[in-house]
Amino acid sequence: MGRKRTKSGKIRLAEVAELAGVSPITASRFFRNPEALSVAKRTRVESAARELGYVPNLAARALASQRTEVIGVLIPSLTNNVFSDVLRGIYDASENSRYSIQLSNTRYSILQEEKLLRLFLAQKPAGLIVTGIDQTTESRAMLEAADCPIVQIMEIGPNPVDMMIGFSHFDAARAAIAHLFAQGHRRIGFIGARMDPRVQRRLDGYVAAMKDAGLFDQRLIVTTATPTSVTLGGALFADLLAREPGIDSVFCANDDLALGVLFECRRRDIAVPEQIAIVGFNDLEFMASSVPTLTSVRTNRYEMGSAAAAMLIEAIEGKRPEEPVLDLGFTVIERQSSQTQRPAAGPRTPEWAPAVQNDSVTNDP
Amino acid sequence: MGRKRTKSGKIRLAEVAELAGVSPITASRFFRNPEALSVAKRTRVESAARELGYVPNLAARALASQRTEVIGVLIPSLTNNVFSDVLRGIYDASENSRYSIQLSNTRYSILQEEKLLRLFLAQKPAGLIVTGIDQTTESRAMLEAADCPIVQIMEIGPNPVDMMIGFSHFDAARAAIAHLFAQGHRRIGFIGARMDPRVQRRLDGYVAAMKDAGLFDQRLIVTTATPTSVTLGGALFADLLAREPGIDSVFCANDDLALGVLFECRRRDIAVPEQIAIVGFNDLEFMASSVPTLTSVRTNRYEMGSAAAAMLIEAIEGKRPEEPVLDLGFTVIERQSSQTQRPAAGPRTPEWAPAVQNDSVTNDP
DNA sequence: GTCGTTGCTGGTAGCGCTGTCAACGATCCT
DNA sequence: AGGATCGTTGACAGCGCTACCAGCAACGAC
Repeated sequence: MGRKRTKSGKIRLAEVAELAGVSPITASRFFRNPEALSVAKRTRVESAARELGYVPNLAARALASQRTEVIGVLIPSLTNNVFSDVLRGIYDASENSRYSIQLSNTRYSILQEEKLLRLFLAQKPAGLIVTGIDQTTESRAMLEAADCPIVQIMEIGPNPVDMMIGFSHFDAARAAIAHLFAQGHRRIGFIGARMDPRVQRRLDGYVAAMKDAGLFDQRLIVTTATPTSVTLGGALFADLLAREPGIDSVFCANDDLALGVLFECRRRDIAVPEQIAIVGFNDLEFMASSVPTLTSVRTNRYEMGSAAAAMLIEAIEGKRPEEPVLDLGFTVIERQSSQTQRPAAGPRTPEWAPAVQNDSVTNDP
Repeated sequence: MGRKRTKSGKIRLAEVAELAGVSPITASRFFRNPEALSVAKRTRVESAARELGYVPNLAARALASQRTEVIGVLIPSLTNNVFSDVLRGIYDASENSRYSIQLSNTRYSILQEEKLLRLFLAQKPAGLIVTGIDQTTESRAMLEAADCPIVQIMEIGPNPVDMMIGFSHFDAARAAIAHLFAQGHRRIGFIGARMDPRVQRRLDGYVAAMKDAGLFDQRLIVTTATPTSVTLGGALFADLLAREPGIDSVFCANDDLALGVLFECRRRDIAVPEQIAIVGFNDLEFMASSVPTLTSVRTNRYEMGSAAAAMLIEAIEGKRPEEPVLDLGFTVIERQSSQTQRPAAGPRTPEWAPAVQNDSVTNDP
């Protein structure tokens, strides 16, 4: 065919328009807003585009329209299983849209986040997904000034920049502790790693629950800034045990730590749950098949990602959600690692007096 | 200041050039190839850019230069831990370059891969990272016709499209089996999930090793197309055991399966390694802290990603590597789950006759 | 019959940057 | 001294697309 082309052999919009017998601008409209065309031209352009194998040039589109079709995503870690689930949700939900995902890793640094945010915003993204609610003042200002929709994910809190999807880590931790209370546990240890804001809020939830029960003891808490791992779980548990041999259970800020604790118990011949109960957080897949199976707090990570992307895309296209804050909740999945032998039969007094060494203000139940 | 700007208030290259007292093209060169400028102009442009807070418009650059600074990455899964490590390597290595990563998930479908490849190539990426060596004929043709560097990752094989970084899954599996042989095991089961090409080649390695030893038996192999999980490991092992109660060890095509097998052994009170030895694949973090610790084949996933990105960027910038194929190797990490009590003391005959039911050609050791 | 109004279409004029090529002076070599 | 070479700089002309606005026909209201 004698149709003229760029030297690179690429098919341009002009070629499609020519073949369809319309003006380039009409062809352009076909790709952006087909409803605006008459049915006749629509089908003509469509078949011309298919025949030529036309693929729009996104750079030209971005330049001419002064906006991109890129959704920026800022997450703190690529290693953490939690974020791979979230990411999968984001990618799945954006897959059949016109938007592409631009991912960046803040490595749990809010300064790095600020830097990346500046970079992203300069390219005028169509939308932004950021992790958490703890941005720097500067970041916060940039986000508020941004002229694109923004979703904060992973947790919910007051004053959303725009939209927000997550759950309360505080409440989730509290619920986990309530479950341990219900199972008769009193001397509950806490182990946490990395101590990013969300882990910190889980700790806060634990502290609140323990204080409410008059069982708070600072010495039950072992944390580190080190990134989490199964091995670390074992090590932290060893530390906790060395300091407080009298604990009857451990709440782990995530499942890797919980698995590490389970292995450490096995190593020391500590019976789970008879001597020590274990509760994790996130409910990763392996929690259901370990021996004993491990209790955990299920979080809706995939949904968090997919809902965030879906909501963002809707907002980009002008259909803002009724309610900008979406609480995806959590569920305490009770498994063997925290089930005492005695069947739960309503509230009852523990069979042994908790060895409370509590020097803080509490409201006894 | 009375400097003219776009309505959006954005600073353009022209403004920077004006302030620096040079032509726009000189300013442009400053950002792409500073060495080409005289020191005087270089510093003038630099300070002008800083003063105005200039950020280049990538869309305009892409349109004018007919190429992008995007590295396309095609991976088969976002869930698999293996790929999150590879991805981390890729992102880390590209972080301080001018290139940005565009990620897409093929979901282990080579047809989906082909579709995505077409999409990517249409945008003229600066480079491409694709997973594996099993592309469709069409994909292969597109890759070969692409005018950008390409790295195939995760495994090595004959006929690289361009560059290649990985290791031999076949050899790695073979080495794992050799280790089990050395520990006195003979009746070695294989369990595998998903059965993507790389898992298939691990199976091939297992088969070759078993045949070489005259120990091959089809009934020792249990596989499924289902995606891998810890739970699945337990289930597959249960199947294997039901069919072949006489096995003395299991080689798992990945670590999740191995962990599942370990838990299933615990559930059934099977002593590991005394009754059943377990070997996994990839050496994920938890393998070193389970009880017993789990033997695995360590693969250099992070390095695979970072080396691929680094090599690709070098190639984009014209510095092609001497050797286009890089074998990152593997290491069998011998841990408790496969160590027999008797210390390894050179080659020795097994203490019991292997129940070989072998109908294939073999070369006995 | 005139004047909107609506629905569709096209022309013009860039978006901000870089490829290409030419020009220039300075330096080097024969 | 003349020419060649190098390093540095700038003018010009788009890259492929879309915003903006104008035009046109068809229709209905008054």
